[in-house]
Amino acid sequence: MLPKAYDPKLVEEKLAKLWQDKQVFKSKIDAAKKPYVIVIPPPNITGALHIGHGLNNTLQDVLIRYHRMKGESANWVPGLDHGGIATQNVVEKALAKEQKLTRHDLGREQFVQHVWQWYKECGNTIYNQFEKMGWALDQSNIRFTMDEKRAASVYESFKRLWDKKYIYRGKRLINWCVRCSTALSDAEVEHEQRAGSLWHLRYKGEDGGEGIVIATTRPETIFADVAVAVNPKDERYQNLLGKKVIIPLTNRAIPVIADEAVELGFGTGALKITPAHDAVDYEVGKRHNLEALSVINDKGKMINTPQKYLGMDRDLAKKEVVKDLEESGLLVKTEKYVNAVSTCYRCNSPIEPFLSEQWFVKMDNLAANALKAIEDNRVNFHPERWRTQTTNWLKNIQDWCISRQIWWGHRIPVWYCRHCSQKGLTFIKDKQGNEQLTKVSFEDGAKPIVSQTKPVCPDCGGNDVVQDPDVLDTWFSSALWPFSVFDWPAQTPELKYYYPTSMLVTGYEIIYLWVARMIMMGLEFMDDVPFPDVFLNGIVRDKTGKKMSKSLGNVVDPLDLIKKYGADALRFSLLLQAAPGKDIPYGEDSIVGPRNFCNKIYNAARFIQMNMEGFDKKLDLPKENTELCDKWILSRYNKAIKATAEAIENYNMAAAAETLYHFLWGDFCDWYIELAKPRFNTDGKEHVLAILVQVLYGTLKALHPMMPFITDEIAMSFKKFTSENKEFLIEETYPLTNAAFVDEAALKDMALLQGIITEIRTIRAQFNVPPSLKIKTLLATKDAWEAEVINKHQNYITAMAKVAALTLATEIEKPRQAATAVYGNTTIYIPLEGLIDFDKEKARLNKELATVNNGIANRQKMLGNENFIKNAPAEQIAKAKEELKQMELKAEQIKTSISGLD
RNA sequence: GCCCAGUUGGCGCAGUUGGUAGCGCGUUCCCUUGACAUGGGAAAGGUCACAGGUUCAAGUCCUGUACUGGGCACCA
Repeated sequence: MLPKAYDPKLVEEKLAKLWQDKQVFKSKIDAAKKPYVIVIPPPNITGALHIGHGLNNTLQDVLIRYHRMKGESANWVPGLDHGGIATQNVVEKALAKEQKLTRHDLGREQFVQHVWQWYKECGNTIYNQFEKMGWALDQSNIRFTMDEKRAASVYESFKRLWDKKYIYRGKRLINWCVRCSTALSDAEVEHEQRAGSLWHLRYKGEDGGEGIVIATTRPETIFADVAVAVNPKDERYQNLLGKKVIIPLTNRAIPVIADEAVELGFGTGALKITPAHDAVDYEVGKRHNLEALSVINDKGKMINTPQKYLGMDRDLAKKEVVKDLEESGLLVKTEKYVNAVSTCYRCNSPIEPFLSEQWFVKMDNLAANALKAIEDNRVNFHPERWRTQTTNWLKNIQDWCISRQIWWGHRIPVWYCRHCSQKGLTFIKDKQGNEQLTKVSFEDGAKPIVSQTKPVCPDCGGNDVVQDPDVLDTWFSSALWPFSVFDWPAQTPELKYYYPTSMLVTGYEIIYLWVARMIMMGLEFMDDVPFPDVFLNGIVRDKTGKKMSKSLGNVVDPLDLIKKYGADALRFSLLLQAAPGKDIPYGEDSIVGPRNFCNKIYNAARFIQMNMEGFDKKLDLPKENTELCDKWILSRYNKAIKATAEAIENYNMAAAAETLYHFLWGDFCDWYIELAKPRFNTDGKEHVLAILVQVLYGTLKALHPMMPFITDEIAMSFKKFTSENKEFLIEETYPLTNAAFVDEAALKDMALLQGIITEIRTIRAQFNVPPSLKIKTLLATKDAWEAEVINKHQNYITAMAKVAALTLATEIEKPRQAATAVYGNTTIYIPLEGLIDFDKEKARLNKELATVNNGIANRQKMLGNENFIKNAPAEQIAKAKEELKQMELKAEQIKTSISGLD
């Protein structure tokens, strides 16, 4: 005998292994089949996967398994991302904690080796999670953004962009993260409101006059000021234009200039211009041909300042400068102020606008092509609203800063001859005593040689060349992912067959970082969009709607949940909440219902098998069905399957999951199995078993993309009763719906019986009639159809409502001491001698009468409105008339019942 | 400042083309009936944020307001 409760642990472990061993997830090129391809958003190797990955990949898995069962050649391409800065940060942290070492202690080469080691461990953790989640990823064929073939893709794309002059090196004010010590692209910068101060500082006139008062949030940068700007229309300062003022705490004089960028109403109307440390100021500086002075270096330390502040951290310097300003009497006022701070998306520390030479990709042409593709509907977004978000971003795009001053990543494939580029190269000795190229300046004469491997200098023929120290933005390799996974630039059969992919499933938070760039690169290198559809999923938040984060301590670990509830339950809990485009508030209580659902399925299957002892032959679906509930369940089944498939194709996984949940639990278990029980003792046993088996099996198939483990496990034990010859459900065909099985009359008849049964149960509950007590019930109806249906299926009512004796007639005089209910045109009397409480019954009936009267008044009002008669569609009018008739009848019956109580 | 989304029973959410509302959890009551107490049966609970408008009819369409969340923007 099987255990009473379903235990997912053994089943899931067994199947996960079996699926991999038998390579059921392997995709084969098959010219006869339509390819269905999804490339996984490769998780960063920064640690174990979180619940957000759980959602994103489960959605993909549903689509992959569904399309595979639809007969397509489904290929879900697995892979991992090296995750540049994020990974380097994680590894550095671990290194510091475990060995008290910095990356500089190891040196570049050793550090990179160390990260490769980390990749092996972390990668295995992630692969293990892929398996535990039941994702149909072919583990034998995993890509990594840093492996050899992907490196070839990166080089090729760099080279082509370079040859087209799309890649260039330029000196710009870029986003610099002091903590990560690297440049970032605009897309990697986040903005948040932070409380700070606005300091009003007096810059005295060079002539000894009062000068001007400026307002700033960054007093530590005054030493880099090169001007004070005012709006040209500002009448207050006309007399100062062209004059010079002295920077406080120094004796350097700077001019007062006029520029439109200065807003009249803000602060004092005077703005200090610091081109090297502020983006607006940089533009103003360019317009006025001003020098850009730097006073903060790449480590966030002060440089080029008065002696006192040299080497200070920027935050300390701010405090010190404010203090000194106060003492000097030049601090006029300190205002509380909330300003927008740019922060690093990886470490959340404030971004420093920093003037430096970096590598960029020219974006105008790339973006224009992507924009056109999206506007031409060659790429579609689900939900649709992300389309305009993306096109707006593309329209306002800035060139992409692709160089990162970190060690982990694809090294920029550019080399310099130490001889010919001498002046542009800066070397320092690292801790190991090796000379390392740290800075490259094209302005100072460095000459690039683009090459994947160490080249010979084309100018002098020498081979004393060094590679650019920077690595590429991790998103650069990600942007190539939809074709690099098929080994582009090699023209592989896979590339031909699987590109463009069918669908991208990802979170909306990386549309700009990733999705838009894949579209650009796909168009550029493959001359086609990488995918026609983008399915954006929401963020999994905690139960109160907050973003999950380690520091808040509100993260839920998928592995914990799997251990406790099983992977199927975890998957289903996410899918049930995955309404299109919605964030998901997730707590442990989300998974309890799905876990119970697994148990319900398991027990339904167990029950059916208990009644199949002795059977070992195929039980095909009966062609002829005369029994109402058989016709009914087949109708419900076909409708449910159809609705599920439609929901999946509309990316509404919540609707798909809910449909099957209610069909299986409600229709199948609560009604059909219950009605089947008495039939096990009759000649109809084989017939009903066949329907039970076939409907259950079909539902398992439909459910398989969402809950792969339990469905496969149960299906295996039913296989011998079916004509299926495949070992696993994923290899079988998604259940076909057959409209011929949808019998509207059966649905209508069954609804009547269910309604009457529910009314009887309600009365039983109301008067606390114990289930063990079978009661007498009288039904009266003048409706010929109702009478016929009831008469024919009295056994449904007696079984489901625990009725002992059922009397049916066109008219029945209300028995004494009976409770009454009305369903349709049928009046239900239940004699409850000694059990009935007249006041309670009267109150109940009055309440019901009120509801019906309300409905009557409503319909009368509608039908009395001549505009309604004139404008409403005929079917609506007929519906209202019919409802009115029914309700009036019902009201009469209830009134009769009430008067009978007196 | 601009743009987008949301505001539906205690909580979390659905609601397709307009025909007066559903689900899960929770709550209350009854039930260990021979698949399942991770269960069965039943009940209570909502003027669909607010104000206008269109319409015979609005949770559903339009306008405005408020609040919440998100994105974008050079406000020092």
